[in-house]
Amino acid sequence: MSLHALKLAPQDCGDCPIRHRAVCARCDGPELAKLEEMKYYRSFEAGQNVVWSGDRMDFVASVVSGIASLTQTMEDGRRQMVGLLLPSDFVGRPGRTIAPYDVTATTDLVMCCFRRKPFEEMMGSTPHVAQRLLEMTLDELDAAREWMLLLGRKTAREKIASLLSILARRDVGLKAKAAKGPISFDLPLTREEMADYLGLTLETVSRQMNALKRDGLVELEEKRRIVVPNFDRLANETGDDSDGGFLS
Amino acid sequence: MSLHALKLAPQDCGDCPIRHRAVCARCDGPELAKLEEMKYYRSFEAGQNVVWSGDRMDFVASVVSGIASLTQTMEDGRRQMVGLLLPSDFVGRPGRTIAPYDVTATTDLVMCCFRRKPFEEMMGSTPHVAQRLLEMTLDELDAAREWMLLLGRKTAREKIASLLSILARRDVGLKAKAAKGPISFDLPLTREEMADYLGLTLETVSRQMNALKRDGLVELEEKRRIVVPNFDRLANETGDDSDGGFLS
DNA sequence: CGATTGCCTTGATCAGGATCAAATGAAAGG
DNA sequence: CCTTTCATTTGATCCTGATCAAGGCAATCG
Repeated sequence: MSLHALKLAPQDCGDCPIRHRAVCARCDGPELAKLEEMKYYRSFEAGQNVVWSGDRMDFVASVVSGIASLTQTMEDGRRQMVGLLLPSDFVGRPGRTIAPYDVTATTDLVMCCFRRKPFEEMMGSTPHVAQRLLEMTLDELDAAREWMLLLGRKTAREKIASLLSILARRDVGLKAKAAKGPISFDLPLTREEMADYLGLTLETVSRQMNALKRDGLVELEEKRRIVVPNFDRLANETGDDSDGGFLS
Repeated sequence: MSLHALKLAPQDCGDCPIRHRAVCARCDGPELAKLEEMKYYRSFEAGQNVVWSGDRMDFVASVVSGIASLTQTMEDGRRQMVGLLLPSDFVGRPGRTIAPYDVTATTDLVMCCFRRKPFEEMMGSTPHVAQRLLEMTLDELDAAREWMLLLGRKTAREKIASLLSILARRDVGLKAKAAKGPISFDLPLTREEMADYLGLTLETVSRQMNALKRDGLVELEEKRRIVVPNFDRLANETGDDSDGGFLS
């Protein structure tokens, strides 16, 4: 089961320019009008910080384009990524003013923001939004739990294979898991970010990437350009059940 | 920051016999009456399975007493606990019929159940419940992310210290972190369950428990009876920030 | 009462990743 | 063009926690 790919499926608004519609269960109606009025955009460039853990955070937002990551850091510098936000994902929680982790733009990033207070009020009066948000949060919780299995029990090789599967599946169009041809995509993460995602060191990530390459499971043309010739064969290395997960 | 303890705080109904009030933002009103009519209880004894991953699950429930655990298992038997449910915690998700992980009674357990369909309908008409559920889910997500940091980056010793801190803090009454005296409590988990929680083997758990004992951070009188003479000293071993976390 | 079972401890050894260190390569800038 | 910088690779070594294997200790049961 993928960590993030599935989240997009139910409400993905495709080319719709108003990606924040993802927060609304229906892409029209009066609540959308209210959201329209409230929204404003913020852009960040790759590497830039959005908020620090402990900062006051007076807005909630959804990702329009690019990738953001949530990370937790220990005093001595050990770091663990705890969330990877793709377009249409949501950050920030109603009812909490202090950010519990760092939010960073991993690639160039555009977010669609709403000030928290009015957003909360709107939520109170429009049950659709609260319900949609609940759904999204439950999906994220499931993803987090899958991730916990990865962190706690998988080998380095399985971790890498899992991450690559997730990214490959996402790039191929979500449910087209029947896609039999080769899949190619650009890695949006550095080796270090991959390491933070997987609970490894960057050296181990590098070594295992090359091991997968040696074994013919992926091709690495340009360090960040990945080709997966046979998705199922890669998926076999993840340690996950073969079926690929199920929902609803 | 504790993983589970904090979840109880905002809505803990104390001695209230109707613990499932935790799902309702207000412990009265018409929605409670509806919940009252719908509820039914189920009991399990320690070790008994509640649902298997992949099973159809036609109910949602909240824990009345005892402890339940959520675990994920790989084909080869590697297991990772991904949730520990304490009284007033909620299981099951509206809109999903298939259980994504095993639910097991860790101790004797009583759950207050609601059939899923009517519960969902009720949720649609009573925004309070949806909102309360959203809050609880967000708390659980935060807990899961803290847990990810533990699994991905902490040493065995830090992991054990973290778990014991969580349990100690819970038993002492949640926010009474100023409790300066010794704290004592019964471990609700076997060494193996602790290992599954922490992403370790039971041998390592055993060794590190005894290491903490040797270092005077905990006393082990009866294998399952823990005394923490100085909570702050234990908390220093967790690798977490000293302050103990913050909310809202 | 001895035998069984479940849970925990302890010891010896091994190995998967971490760590430390250096080299490579590519892109950006002066 | 040379230098700098950043991401990545590669190598050598170390160490934490896993693995394999006994043994201890209560509680339960025949």
